[in-house]
Amino acid sequence: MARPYTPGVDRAHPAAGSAPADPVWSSVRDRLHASGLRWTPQRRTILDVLAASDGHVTGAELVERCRAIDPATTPSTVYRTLDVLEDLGVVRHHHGPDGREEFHVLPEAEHGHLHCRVCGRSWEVGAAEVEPMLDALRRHRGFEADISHMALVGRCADCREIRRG
Amino acid sequence: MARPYTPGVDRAHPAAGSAPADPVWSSVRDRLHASGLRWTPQRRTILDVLAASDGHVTGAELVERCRAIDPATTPSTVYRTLDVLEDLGVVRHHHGPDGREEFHVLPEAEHGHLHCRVCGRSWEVGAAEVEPMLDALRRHRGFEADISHMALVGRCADCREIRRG
DNA sequence: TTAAATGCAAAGGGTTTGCACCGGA
DNA sequence: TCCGGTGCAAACCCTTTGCATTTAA
Repeated sequence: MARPYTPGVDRAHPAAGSAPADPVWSSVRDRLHASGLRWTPQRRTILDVLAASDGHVTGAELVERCRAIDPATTPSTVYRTLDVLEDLGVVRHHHGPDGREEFHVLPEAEHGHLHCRVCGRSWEVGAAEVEPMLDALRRHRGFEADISHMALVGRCADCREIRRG
Repeated sequence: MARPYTPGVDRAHPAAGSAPADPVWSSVRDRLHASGLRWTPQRRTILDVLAASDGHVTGAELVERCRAIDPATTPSTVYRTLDVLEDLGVVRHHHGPDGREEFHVLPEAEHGHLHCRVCGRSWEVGAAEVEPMLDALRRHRGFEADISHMALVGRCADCREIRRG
């Protein structure tokens, strides 16, 4: 049952946005300041890593990758910063198939996730693709689902193919 | 950020099925035997609790509730049994909004879950309600999503109303 | 009889917390 | 200067594992 799993995403539609020229964090710094909070080297490291991770990392991984840049990084700082960033609306998290928190910087477009139970790969799903369902939930129940937190587990095309073959 | 949360479900359509007359576990016992596995008092307790929990409990809660019946219950037995039951297809788990495993006995009809981020309540969503989306995912990507593992987080009708008011 | 299941106790992994010190603004 | 952040270390919680013992079949 212990299924090997590492986050990371095969972007559904490759060149969706491409990296912005200006540093990801410049606006974040401003937002922090606007809230009376501070811009620190540690926070910069964390944001750099988040941005470089194609936006998908578990908390533990984030700690590890930050350590690669700054060996002095500590978990508490990372997790506390993630809390702050989430409050600011800069990042979001959902729970991977193994239940661990998985973070991503808020993308241009909101998206959910598909996780293949068999091969462990994952994909993004655009809002458009799930909008009909979200709409139905909204209409029938008044429930406003949060796409960014959505993670569907199942079997991907390849793995379904293999079992079939 | 630490959000108070206790699983438990407001069934969407109240009297959907009503409890079966025969003990939930009689067929399970047979299935265990059929696989060369054993029917034990502990397993019976666990199944009774699962069935009495409206089918939704975290692992930790299950342990606790089993202890109420049999104080000698140990976590290892509970978790190991859950693994077995999941392999047998008797129970399923998904991850609640806080990432903990949440188990339910496989219902007559597969269903997913809605969790309100604000009030913490949750609801079941029938397959029908999400079928259009699943269908779209299947067609566009070949991805077969597992409804039983689906848990959408968002804001329920009541809580949206409050914020609005 | 004998493999499966249990109980115990300890480890494990990710995440959180308390507290003294540090350092952006 | 001063409050927000950091680092450390320990605590926490849920879950898993190893191993000797029990027990269903």
